[in-house]
Amino acid sequence: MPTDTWWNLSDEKRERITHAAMVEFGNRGFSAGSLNVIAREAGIAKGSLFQYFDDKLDMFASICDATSAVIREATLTDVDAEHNPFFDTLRTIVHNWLEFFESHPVERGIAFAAGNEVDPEAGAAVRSVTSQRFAQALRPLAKGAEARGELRPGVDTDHVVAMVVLLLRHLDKAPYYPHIDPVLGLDQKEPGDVERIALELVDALQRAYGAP
Amino acid sequence: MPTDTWWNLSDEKRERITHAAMVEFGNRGFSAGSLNVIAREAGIAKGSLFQYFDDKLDMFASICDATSAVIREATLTDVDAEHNPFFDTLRTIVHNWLEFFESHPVERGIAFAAGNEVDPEAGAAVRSVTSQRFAQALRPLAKGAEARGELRPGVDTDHVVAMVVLLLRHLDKAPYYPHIDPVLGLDQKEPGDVERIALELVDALQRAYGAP
Amino acid sequence: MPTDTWWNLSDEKRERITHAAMVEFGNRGFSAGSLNVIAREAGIAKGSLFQYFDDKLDMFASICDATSAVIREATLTDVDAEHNPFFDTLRTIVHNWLEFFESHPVERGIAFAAGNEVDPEAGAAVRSVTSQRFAQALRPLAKGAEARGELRPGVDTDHVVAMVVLLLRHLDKAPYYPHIDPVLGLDQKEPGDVERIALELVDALQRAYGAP
Amino acid sequence: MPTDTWWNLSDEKRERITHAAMVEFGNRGFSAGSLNVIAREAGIAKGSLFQYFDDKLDMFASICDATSAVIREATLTDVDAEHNPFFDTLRTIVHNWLEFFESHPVERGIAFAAGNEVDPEAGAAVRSVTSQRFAQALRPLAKGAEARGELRPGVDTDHVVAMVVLLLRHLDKAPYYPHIDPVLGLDQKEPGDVERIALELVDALQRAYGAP
DNA sequence: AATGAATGAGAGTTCATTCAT
DNA sequence: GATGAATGAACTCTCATTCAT
Repeated sequence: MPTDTWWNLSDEKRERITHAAMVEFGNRGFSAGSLNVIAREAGIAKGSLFQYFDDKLDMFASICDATSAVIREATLTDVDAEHNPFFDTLRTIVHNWLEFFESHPVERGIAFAAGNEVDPEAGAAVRSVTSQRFAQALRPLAKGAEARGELRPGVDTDHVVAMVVLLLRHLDKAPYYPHIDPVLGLDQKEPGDVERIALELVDALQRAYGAP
Repeated sequence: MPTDTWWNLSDEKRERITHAAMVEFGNRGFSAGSLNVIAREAGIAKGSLFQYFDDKLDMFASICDATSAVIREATLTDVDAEHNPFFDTLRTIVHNWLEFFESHPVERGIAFAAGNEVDPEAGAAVRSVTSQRFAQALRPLAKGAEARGELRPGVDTDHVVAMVVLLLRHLDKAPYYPHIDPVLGLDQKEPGDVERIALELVDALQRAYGAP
Repeated sequence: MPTDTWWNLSDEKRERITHAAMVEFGNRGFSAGSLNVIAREAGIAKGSLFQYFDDKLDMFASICDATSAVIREATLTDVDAEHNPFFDTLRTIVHNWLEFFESHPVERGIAFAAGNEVDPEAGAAVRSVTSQRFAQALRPLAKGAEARGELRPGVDTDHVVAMVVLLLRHLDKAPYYPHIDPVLGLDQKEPGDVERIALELVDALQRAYGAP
Repeated sequence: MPTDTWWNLSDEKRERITHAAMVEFGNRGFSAGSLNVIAREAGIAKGSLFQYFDDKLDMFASICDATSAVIREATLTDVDAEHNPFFDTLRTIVHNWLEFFESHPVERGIAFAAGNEVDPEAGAAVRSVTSQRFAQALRPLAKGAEARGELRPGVDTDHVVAMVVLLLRHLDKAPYYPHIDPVLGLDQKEPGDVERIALELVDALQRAYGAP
């Protein structure tokens, strides 16, 4: 966890550091990401980083945590889930999700780095926070759908949520990194085509889990 | 590509080195994996590694390539796709897949490392080979299903394949690495439960894409 | 260029490192010179060298640059070129030159290493600075001689300077390294004899380029 | 010295190896030159090199020795020194010299590598042979000139030879490697201009040492 | 609170040389 | 005589972290 000193920094400085860290970790991942580079790009002394964070992993985890909060805020709130059918809400979320990552390359990098970190300790530390966050936001939506009879009887809502998370995770990576998706080739498609395909996948989810 | 020297090695030595590399890369990924460790564990001189591979990436890519070939062989062949309904074949594949990774922890690590490498060059190099391999094996199956009228009319077979790949990729990671799947919690389930859940997900795919 | 850190070091430390580097590069040249040795001899950690210089070449170039400045200062200034005939000034310079290198074995090594580096990049980087320095110092002297009518009419002053540079370069190597000069055998002569011969060569230059 | 095995090789093979070595040493010098590269380029096994030469230095020295013999043959013979005035012979030699190095880039590289090697052992070993060779070829010419009364009385013929060697050594480097000659800028001149300048320098030598 | 110099372990890679085949 | 696999030391360079100022 960041130190008190971190939170006492001016907003400008904190954001400068955060941005430098996001870019570096986003480009090179946790293991290969360099604190030297982050300090240089942020224009602060290398030693200062250790005034703000316990160590490199603490820094990475904090950055990922904050970023995933931003992502959830931008994509999963304001969907008015209570007054819309579940699968329509899902379409809105997918739309938001694609739009957000299309216009936020830095966050895109962090999402990639956090989701793909191989180092066991770092990967677990990061994912324990970020993945939970999306699951927790989506679960009530599925529960609501079930309560409103929008789901096929007997379906486990967790399955629905799991598939949605799987789909979203795919959609923030596949269009931007080569060879992630060798079948649909999302990395060579225009944003509009990506969205069309994504919505068709939601259609499929609806056929699979929606009430007949 | 490995050198001639590599292929001239005795089988025993080549497998010793391969195993050491798979363990190290599987545990720590490409970027953090150490050639020092590999050489030490394999019981050879560090310099010898460079008699076999051009560089670290060449080594990693070769290992991943060979491993993915093994995986495909073990899971996607002998499914007798022509004489069985597509979604039944799919169930067989999922079964094979889970069984293979349950009993092959080393290959499991490499699959994880290959799929999750963050370094752009390394990630692309590895995935361009491994991902294609599974996609190419699955595509004809979906085409056959379409030809036999087992798919819902109008469905794009590529979508089916993409979802299957997504599902398989999930199933070789989620049961073994924490926090990959925060919804279903596959990492805390017995193999039998994992298979049951996985097969239910195939059911869902069938509802989504199978002929009504 | 050296970093700020380099210039912030204490004089003692900076000179300790500089000396170690001069000795090592002087003895073994740039390519074969070892940063390990330099760090060890200077009594600092290997990694610290990279706090001071971008890389090995930067270190070598900086050392050579500084050394050539010292050499020029010690040999080409205070010759009162304006109040003395050009070829007398030349004799003074040759005298200074021989005296300097006779009493500065470390600088002698660097001059040798800088002038003889074979690596294209390193050689060019170093010589582009050091050679220019002496040429620029000598050119005005020749121009002055021409203006005062001390040169043979029609002589290109650049030719004079070129021959002087050639001669000086020879005089800082030939007496100290075997087989450089197989004709005059300067490496087996006493300093006094070397100077006598060198001054005779200046006499020859005067016959060649001086006013009749 | 090369082994008997070396001389028993077929001419074709021996020349293939020699050429590969000349290119490599010429491009990267002795220290940085790689036997790996030489063996690969020559198309022979790395270990075979040690059947032909004691070690790397022996190989380098042998190559340089042979090359300097070729150079002498091409430039210093057939000048008919006995029937021509000395300084005219010198002009012929300079012409041959420039022509040879202009048309023999590989030999040019070796001449550079041999003349500039910094490693004390290697440099001495190489230069002890090559430099002597030119000096010995030139000395009788100067002696003849002296005997014929073409030299200024009292001139030490060794001085003349030394200056000629100095000049020739300059002329095989300066036009091809940057920053060797910062005054005349020979590396940016056309061959014709280089020759013109070189002959003017011979004129100067004649004024300096020729009979009045 | 901020600095930035210092560290030493470790990284990947290259190398000349040896020697059993 | 030729091979080419094996070696281990050496290379330059990067790194996260510490700590005195």
